[in-house]
Amino acid sequence: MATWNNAVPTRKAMHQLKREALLREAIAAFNQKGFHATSLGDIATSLGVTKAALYHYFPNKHALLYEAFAEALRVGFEAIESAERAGGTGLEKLQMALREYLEVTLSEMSRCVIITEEHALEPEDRARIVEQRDRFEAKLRGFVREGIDDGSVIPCDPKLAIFSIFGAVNWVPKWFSDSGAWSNRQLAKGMSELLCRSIAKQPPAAFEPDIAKMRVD
Amino acid sequence: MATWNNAVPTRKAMHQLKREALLREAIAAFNQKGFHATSLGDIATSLGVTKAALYHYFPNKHALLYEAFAEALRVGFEAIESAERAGGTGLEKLQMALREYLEVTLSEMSRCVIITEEHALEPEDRARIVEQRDRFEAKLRGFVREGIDDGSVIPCDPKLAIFSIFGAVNWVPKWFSDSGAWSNRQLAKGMSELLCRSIAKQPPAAFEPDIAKMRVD
Amino acid sequence: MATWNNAVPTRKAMHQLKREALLREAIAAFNQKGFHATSLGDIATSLGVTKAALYHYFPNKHALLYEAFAEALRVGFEAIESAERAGGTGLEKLQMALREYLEVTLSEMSRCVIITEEHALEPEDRARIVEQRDRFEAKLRGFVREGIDDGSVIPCDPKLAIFSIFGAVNWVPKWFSDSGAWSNRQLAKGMSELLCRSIAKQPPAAFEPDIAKMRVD
Amino acid sequence: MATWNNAVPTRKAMHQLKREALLREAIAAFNQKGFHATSLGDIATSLGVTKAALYHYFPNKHALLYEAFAEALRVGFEAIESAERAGGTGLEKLQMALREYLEVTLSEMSRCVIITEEHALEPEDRARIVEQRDRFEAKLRGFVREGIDDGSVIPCDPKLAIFSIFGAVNWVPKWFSDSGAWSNRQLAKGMSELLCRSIAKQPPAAFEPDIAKMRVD
DNA sequence: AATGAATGAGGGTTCATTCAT
DNA sequence: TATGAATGAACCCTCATTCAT
Repeated sequence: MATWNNAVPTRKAMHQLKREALLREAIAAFNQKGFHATSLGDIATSLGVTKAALYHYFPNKHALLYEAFAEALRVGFEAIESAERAGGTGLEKLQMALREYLEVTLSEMSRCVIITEEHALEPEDRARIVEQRDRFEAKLRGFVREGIDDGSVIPCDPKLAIFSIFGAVNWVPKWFSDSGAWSNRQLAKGMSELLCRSIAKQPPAAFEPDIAKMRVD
Repeated sequence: MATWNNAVPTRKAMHQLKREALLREAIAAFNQKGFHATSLGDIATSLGVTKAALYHYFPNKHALLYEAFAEALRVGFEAIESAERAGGTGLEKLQMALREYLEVTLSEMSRCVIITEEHALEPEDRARIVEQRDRFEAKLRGFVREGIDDGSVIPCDPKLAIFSIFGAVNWVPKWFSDSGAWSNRQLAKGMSELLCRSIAKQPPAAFEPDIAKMRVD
Repeated sequence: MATWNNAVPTRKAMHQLKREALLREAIAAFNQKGFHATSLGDIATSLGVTKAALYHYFPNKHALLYEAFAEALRVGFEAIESAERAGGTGLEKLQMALREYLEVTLSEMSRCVIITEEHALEPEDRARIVEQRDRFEAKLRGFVREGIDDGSVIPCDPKLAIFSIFGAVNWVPKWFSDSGAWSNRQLAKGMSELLCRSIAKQPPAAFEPDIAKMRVD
Repeated sequence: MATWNNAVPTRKAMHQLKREALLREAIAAFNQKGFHATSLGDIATSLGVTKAALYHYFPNKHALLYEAFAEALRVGFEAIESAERAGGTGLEKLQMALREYLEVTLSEMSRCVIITEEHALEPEDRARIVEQRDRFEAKLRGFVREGIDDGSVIPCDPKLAIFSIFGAVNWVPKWFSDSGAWSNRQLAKGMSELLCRSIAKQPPAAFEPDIAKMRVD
């Protein structure tokens, strides 16, 4: 079954690689310019191919957006599971989930963030995504509520808290850059700490050295 | 010079009124769907006129976006001046500025938060807006720095703090609704408190009754 | 209400005129080359305007096809009513209906024939058209059945008879030309006679002078 | 030279078989949806192969259409020769030719009637096909003229007669189905009788039992 | 012989913008 | 002031065709 001693990637592998490169490129563009302002022509040119070539990997432009959302949510749910496995107070879980979500999301793969622009999805896709995203948000609100109960979080409206956090997180791709002063890991750590502090019952007296001295480009 | 006993608005006044209605409608649409996804036809239809009619009030679509940004920044600078006039610690100034910005910005007359989508601006407009926005952000970071110096804010990177806050603030129009459980005043108060708590040296032990009991629809 | 002494057509009238010209052009092209082989660009060029201009008169290409069908069927039903009003044997009614249908359909308005290519219709439009066309065919078969009963038509399968006639009729636009040797009236008369003769119990011993001497270009 | 005891078809034979299957599939699709509405992808999928595979058997899409026409005309000329060999009055020859043409053409092996859509042919192919088709029609008109002379056909314009008949014949694939109530033989017989009756000097007083009782699905 | 990849041309449609009325 | 008509550019998508494997 192995040809060329497996030195050459199979066609299937090639296909997968290209598909991923395309998706990354698309996500980056969507994040930067928005879905409607991004033309397939732009993406294709960036990849050095023709518009038509893209259709080998995705049935249409909306499918790219859908995959982007799906990917982000997949990461989100994994982050939540990690946090649940790790245990701790509600606040600790929340912080850990945020941290992992940000870290993966901003990793070199650049799988980015966008939970923005769901209005651009096709009705069916949208229904699926919204359903998942609602579940995702509900989980996070659950952590907040847990925290209120176990005393790690001050009384507040979980919805407001999560909306605020979501806004901050979704805003990251607008300013974060791989080449900036921070790595994705540093940012994920610092930011999750910062965000959680807003609702922590006993907020740390100071940030860890890392974040206290951080400088965004 | 006065005709009809001034019972009828002058042509100039009428023009101004329509212009404002148009701008509000545009801002609402941009906030909801984004600049590129909003067509002039959509806006015109909402206003009960024709696309062509809009050109009596704005030279082109980008001008609408420009005005929206300019308006938001105008409100922003006013909020900062208010805060400076009021005085207090760095943290107090920051909180007050955020509060006023949110309150005005979400008032029925001019729901406009968007500092998003600057990429959609024409190069010249963009330069002007970016310059202002940078000054705006710098002012806010200044408050943070002041706070660190006067002990009201814990040591942290002002850039990171302001980016987080900005994200949360810009996200508001995605979920805030006039008809929701909160008024714009309530939200402005609650959210500014919440956001500032993330960097406060001595965060309040509890939120004021208002926000502790708030429920977002 | 009348301006310029009604010497200039109103905008509405202009609109209607252009719309009709467009529809005629489209029908002609569809008849000649088929729906899919006809591009809106072709039609627009023929009319001396841009593709985009067409969208002032029809929402999309399929709408043109739909209108063409609808128009043809409208003519068909009118022809049937005429025939029913005129009365006579089943055969006479059939012949009269065919004659009128052909005559109007090939008139200078060139509203042509196409009952072909219904597969190109959008599902909804198609359902509506097929329903009507079925009723139309049923009416014609009804005439055949009447004829069999009243002795004007020899026993035969009405479906087969009508299918044959339909084929002959729908074929006409492929070869008929305004500039040919026959007028639309002559053709309508001759052809309806010829077609009905195939199922007439007592077919005329000879065609009227007209058709006996007809010469197609 | 014979391997496997000739139990396996030679490569050449395989090629030929596939080529024929492809042509049949193409003709069926063209008949159903028209040339332009049929994509090579459709055909390939029906055959369970890829678009690219088709190019092993035909140089391009137009060649498929050309072959379809050529095939139909070949059948047509054979039908005419049969009729001429059989002899009889002009009417009898015409009827026989039509009958054979329909019968072969609708047999399962090569359902192909299309003399429609010649506009879709490449200029050169078209010239060849049109030339042949004109000769074919001329032959049929010749039978009509013979019939007028020998008294089997009433005086009429042969062109009109043949056009009518052609239309009816070309329409058949739109409604005929293998699974319907009639076999291709029955239909060929019934329809040729029906069509010829329209110009017969002494039309049969009744159709043969077959056609009188025929019921199209 | 057959495939997947890629292309270039073209088609339908949208939209910001201009203009005569 | 407001409208309908018209345009040209851009965009998404399809498809016949070619090519390396």
